[in-house]
Amino acid sequence: MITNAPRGTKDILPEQITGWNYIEDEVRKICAAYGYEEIRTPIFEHTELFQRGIGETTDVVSKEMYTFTDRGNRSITLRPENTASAVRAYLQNKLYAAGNLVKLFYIGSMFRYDRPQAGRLREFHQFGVEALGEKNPAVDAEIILLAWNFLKNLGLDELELKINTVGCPACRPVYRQKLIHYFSEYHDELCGDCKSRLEKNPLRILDCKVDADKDFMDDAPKIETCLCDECREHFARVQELLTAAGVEFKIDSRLVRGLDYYTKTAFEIQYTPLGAQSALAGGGRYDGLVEEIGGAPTPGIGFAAGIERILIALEKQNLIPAAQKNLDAFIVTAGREAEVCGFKLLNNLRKKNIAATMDFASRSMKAQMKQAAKSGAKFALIIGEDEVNENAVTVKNLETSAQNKISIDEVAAMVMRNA
RNA sequence: GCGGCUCUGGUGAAGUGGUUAACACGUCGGAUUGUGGCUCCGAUAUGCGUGGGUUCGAUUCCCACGAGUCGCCCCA
Repeated sequence: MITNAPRGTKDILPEQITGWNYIEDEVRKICAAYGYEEIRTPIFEHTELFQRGIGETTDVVSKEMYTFTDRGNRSITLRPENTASAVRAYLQNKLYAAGNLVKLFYIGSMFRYDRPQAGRLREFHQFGVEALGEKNPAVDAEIILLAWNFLKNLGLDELELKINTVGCPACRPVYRQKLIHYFSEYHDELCGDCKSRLEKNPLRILDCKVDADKDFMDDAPKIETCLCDECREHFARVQELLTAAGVEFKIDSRLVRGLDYYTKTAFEIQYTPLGAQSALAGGGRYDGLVEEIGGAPTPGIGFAAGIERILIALEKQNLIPAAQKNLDAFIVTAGREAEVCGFKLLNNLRKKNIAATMDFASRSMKAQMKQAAKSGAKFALIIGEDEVNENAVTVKNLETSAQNKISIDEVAAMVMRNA
């Protein structure tokens, strides 16, 4: 059926666009305040970028990418997220040359072949932020604060900030081994998914919902016990700074990110009323990613937020500003000559940036007046036979119903005075 | 990718194994011919997600597929 858009995609209709513009405006506002600059990267990249950056074994890469071979026999993938692209652009354009810390933000479509659900689409939109080139935990705190305040500024309640640390290449493997060792003892009690996660990514067992309530979960080794000094201090500092900024957070030792590039700080902001797809924003530090993609070792941190999900949350709380109709004038004509006259007037008004429109179906005057009323225009500018002969226009104020006839040359000035 | 539920016009929906598929909103037109928001009148689904099957006959029963939704998974 060609009248249906592909599964998992959605049109953004005129009546919905105010919400989108509202969010995008807020994004640009807060990013300006925090000193992040906008970047736009291609919608598609070499497949390898994501395989290397996100990790081959992740669900995103192994089963959710839109990958195809182009006519030049290249393997191309529609971006499933924007961090890898941003890092690629950072390297390719040598943005690091400008200074130590490069701060970027983006807004755009991402693509993931998932089963569609409320708050989960195949083409969806994210706003995200990346800070490249600084390992200081203050940047972690800044990024988390940006995400948090962004959502708070929108007026959202029931937000929950969760943070965790996932260690670094020095300490995570130790923790990993510990987990494998621990969970192996309970192998038979693990759910099917977790059995396979045991070898591949044992950290993910921690946030498994199926096994969440089983007894052995409570005694699973905590990452704190394995953290190296650097990671421990880093995490402590992030907490200190967040507390200083007056933001409440929960440490969730089961919070694990699904993308391989994360190190140290991981965080997520949830909006619980959303149900299964409750994560509004999530991100963390990725100190190994730049190197993985082929640059010099460079620390980085960022997050992404799902715009559709934010919109759902805003709708729930009735926080989307109402659309504004700002039509100044609706031209009503009677007769062929008047229509020409009206069209000419229409054009002149628009040249002066007056929002004006008229009926193009040559309908009855009554029908045109009805339309004028519905359009929300301030004035109906009526042109009939008499007006044509007198070079005049009858101006009717649609709110007060007052009307008077004035010269056609004075109409623009009159409308502008009252707009 | 797995499981549950749902699928009637522009919208909200009622309904039945068989002659015109209620009702409401919306839209369009009209109520003596140059004027709106109220009221009144009229029109508005050749069609009941798609494709098969059962049946003399299906929108109503069955199957498959599709889409939506909820949960799982994943994540934003």
